Amino acid sequence: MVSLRDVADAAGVSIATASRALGGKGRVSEATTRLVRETADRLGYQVNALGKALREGSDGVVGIVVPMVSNPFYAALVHEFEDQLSRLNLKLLIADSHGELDRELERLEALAGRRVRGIFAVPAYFDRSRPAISKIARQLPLVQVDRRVEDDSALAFVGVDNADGIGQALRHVAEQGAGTVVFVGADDRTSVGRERRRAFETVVEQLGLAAQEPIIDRYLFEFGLSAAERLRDRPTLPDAVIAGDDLIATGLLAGFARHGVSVPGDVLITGFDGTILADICNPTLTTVQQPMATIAEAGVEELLRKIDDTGAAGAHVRLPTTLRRGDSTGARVTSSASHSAT
Amino acid sequence: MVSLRDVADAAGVSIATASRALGGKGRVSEATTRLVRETADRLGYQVNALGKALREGSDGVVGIVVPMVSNPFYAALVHEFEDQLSRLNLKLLIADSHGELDRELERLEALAGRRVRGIFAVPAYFDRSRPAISKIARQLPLVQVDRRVEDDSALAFVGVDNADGIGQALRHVAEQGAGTVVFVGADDRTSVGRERRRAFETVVEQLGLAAQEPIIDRYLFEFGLSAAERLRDRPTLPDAVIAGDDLIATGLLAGFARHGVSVPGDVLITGFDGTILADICNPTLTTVQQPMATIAEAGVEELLRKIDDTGAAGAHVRLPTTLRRGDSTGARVTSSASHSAT
DNA sequence: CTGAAAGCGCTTACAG
DNA sequence: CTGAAAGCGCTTACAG
Repeated sequence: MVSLRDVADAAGVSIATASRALGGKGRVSEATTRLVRETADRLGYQVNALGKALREGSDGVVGIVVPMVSNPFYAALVHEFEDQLSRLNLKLLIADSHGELDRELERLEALAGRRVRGIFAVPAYFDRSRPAISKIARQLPLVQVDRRVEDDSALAFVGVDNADGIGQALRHVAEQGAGTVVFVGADDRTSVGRERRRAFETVVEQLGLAAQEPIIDRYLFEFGLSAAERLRDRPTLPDAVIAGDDLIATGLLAGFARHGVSVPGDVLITGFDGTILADICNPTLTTVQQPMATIAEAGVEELLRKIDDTGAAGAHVRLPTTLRRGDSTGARVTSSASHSAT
Repeated sequence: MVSLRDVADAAGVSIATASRALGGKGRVSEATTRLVRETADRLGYQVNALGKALREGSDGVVGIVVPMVSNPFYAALVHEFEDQLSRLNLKLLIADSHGELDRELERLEALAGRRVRGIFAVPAYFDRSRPAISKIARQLPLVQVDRRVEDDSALAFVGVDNADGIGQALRHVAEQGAGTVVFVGADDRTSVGRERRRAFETVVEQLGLAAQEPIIDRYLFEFGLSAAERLRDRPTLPDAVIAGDDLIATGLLAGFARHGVSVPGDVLITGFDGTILADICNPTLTTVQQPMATIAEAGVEELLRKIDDTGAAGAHVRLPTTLRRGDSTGARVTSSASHSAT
């Protein structure tokens, strides 16, 4: 490929002048500038970002490590981050940890090794990810997103107020007349799993609701599907189920549909995240909406702050969620006549 | 950060020996190797990928430009690519063109500028993306994925046999008893839009089906929603609607549900892609399944071939689709008694 | 305004 | 087996 050397030679100037003319920095006569730029265009020159980065210490790349891009929530989040960063002329290097510890460490090190300007990370584990996250954070600017690790007061974090989100969902179903509720969510391996689960217990108590034994596993559609079955097999169905995320909620919806349990006729369901899935399922899903764009905005802002001032303390940003109403918590009348004749 | 220089100094060897010891290349005594490695570990040395890349001409990064990561199909595809590439120790730099021409060019140039080893691109336009794609393909290995540009015999391409996929969907609904069908898909701006639309016309003729006026726009859930309305307003509903992708299909499903049109009771629906959405909607969606993992595999293989042999001709790989049956084309009996009493 | 030179961090012939 | 040196492509003090 054509290098700066080629352009300089073709234009008959030094490589230093060529660099300055192209970069628009330093004093260069208008004539030379024009000449160099024309030559560069003619030769199809494109600056080698690698050389530039080596010289400058870093290129305009930022990394993000998510547990699973194919989860619609992370897909949407990555999309928003890409969008925010592109405005700052920054590129996004994306890595997928598959929610696995060793893969996560490997990805983080790869990113650090290429001296990205900073890293956004959604930790795979609340406890076991801590060493890796801390180690990398010591090397370069890092902001935790959505999930965090334990004892992270020194680390930056941007996410939502999960406790309040679960509270919104619970208060909503209570208003809809639910008295007995159940939590179907993820385990304690992630901060988000913990926070939502604990919040459920706390708020249930506050509101004086009755809670059935929770069903706990991972954030997967398939889990929701099987959870619906287990719920159906119980002596009595709860009035409402609060799902840990939209994937589980839509799984529950699909599972109930297969077994002739009507939603919201027989049971109400709420999700969490506010992904496109909530519109696609039938009935549409009432869900706790995360402000994806705002999360990305705040995340980028935090990272920029860390980049500017390496010693900056790690701020913890908790954004508010909003309840997005769907039909899954509609009036408790049967919508599908075939299941329970009115 | 600690550099190779630091490690060499601390170990009391030359930088060349340190490099060889760490890289495992060239003859180095076992003792020195151990010494250097221990020193590197102790100092927390991590090779600077930038310096290495500059020296070697490229680092292990491959780029991918998709129209929209948040589309579940592309999210899944990106996930598969990341997976395939990670086995080869390659990283994935992801860029989002938003389906816009200038953004696409900008992203492609950014990727080329940082001398990625190669690029996977899903062109935004069939015709207008051609100059950009061709230009970049002249600079480095490029493989078109899912969509292609016109006159691309010199460019590599990996995607599915869209014509056959639409054929599978049409034959299926015909078997289910559909006589009148309609296509609700995307416009001709993308190759995929063209191929699926044309195939629909061809196969309808072959099978002797009657086709209503198609409804054409973009691959969006919202479009499916509004298309359902337009369909309902027609004097007669078709027996089946063949959607251009899962997003449109689930939009149609949601739209019909809102207006009390029963699927598959009143009309059958098929999607295209085989995303997670097909399981999430209710009824579940019959869709033309794309072999995502195989596409990624074949794509990587093509790119590797191009990397090895720059002059290699651009192979066009068309993978087969399979019909994934859901309830949206189930027996044409009414599933929901409230809509049309049996 | 312009050029020669140094140096970012690394790897790999080239000598020894 | 090991080291000195060149060079990947670039930018930026430093002179002039």
